[in-house]
Amino acid sequence: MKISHAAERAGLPVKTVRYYADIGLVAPSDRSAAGYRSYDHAAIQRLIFIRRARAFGFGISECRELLGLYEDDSRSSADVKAIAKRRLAEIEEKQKELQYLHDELAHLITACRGDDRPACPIISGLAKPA
Amino acid sequence: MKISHAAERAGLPVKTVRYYADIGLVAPSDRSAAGYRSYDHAAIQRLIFIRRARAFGFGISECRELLGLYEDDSRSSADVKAIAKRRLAEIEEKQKELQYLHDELAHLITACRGDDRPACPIISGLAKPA
DNA sequence: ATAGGCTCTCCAGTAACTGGAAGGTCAAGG
DNA sequence: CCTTGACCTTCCAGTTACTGGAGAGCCTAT
Repeated sequence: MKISHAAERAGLPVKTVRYYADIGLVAPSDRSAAGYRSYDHAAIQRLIFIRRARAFGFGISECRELLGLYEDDSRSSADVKAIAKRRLAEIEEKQKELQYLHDELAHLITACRGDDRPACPIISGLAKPA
Repeated sequence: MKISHAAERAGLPVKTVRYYADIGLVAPSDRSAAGYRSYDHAAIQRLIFIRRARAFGFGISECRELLGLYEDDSRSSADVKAIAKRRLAEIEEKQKELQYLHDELAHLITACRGDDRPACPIISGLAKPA
């Protein structure tokens, strides 16, 4: 299967698939005589796996780690769980930050009359030292 | 005030202050004979403003826009409010995404026994096509 | 034969810095 | 006066995960 077909199956842009090949994340299963990348079923599975892991916010290096575990039939589920838990903790951290931001910004917006006068609590709120 | 002092006052790394000068976001108020950047009170206020705006997730170009409004004594608060509201909507969007991610990942983790056997719902969950 | 639609490689750019190298400046100490 | 060390300067490269484009090769159909 040529790259555009494989990319479509995996739900990824062609450029991205090529990029994954370049960085050695998912190598094509073969190359045609003309140098065209060729992807078999297993390679496409790997691409799908990566796409989903990326959607979960795993970075490329974490994907590499997970892909290794995915390919390794003798992996322990504990290894995977540890990585996933780390990620979950990061997500929760981000959620807290975002909540804080949301509340403070919403507060500023509420305090702002939004008319054509220059007085603006948002601006003065941002200018406060700490 | 020299750059390291100014950076400390503003709560930013020196490198970042220099970077902001390079991209024309916050210019130093002066240069010494030796070429050292010099920051006066107003310039430091601008740095603080930017730091806080960045912490709210405003991008550099939005910061530029806000800084323009900050400097403009005849701005309308409506302009600022519009930008802030846009940002708030983005934050809320991100919160939704993150919540979805969180739930799905948490679900996968709960389903995983986390022992030393290879069976792992996280891995198989990631390998699912769509 | 040529048109189109693929594919290839390589280069550059994105956002917002961060790190490092090579070198200039300045105040204090010996 | 010289040196040491802490600053400061510029410029270049790297980060993350791609994305866009140029220029060229390949393949199929009409």
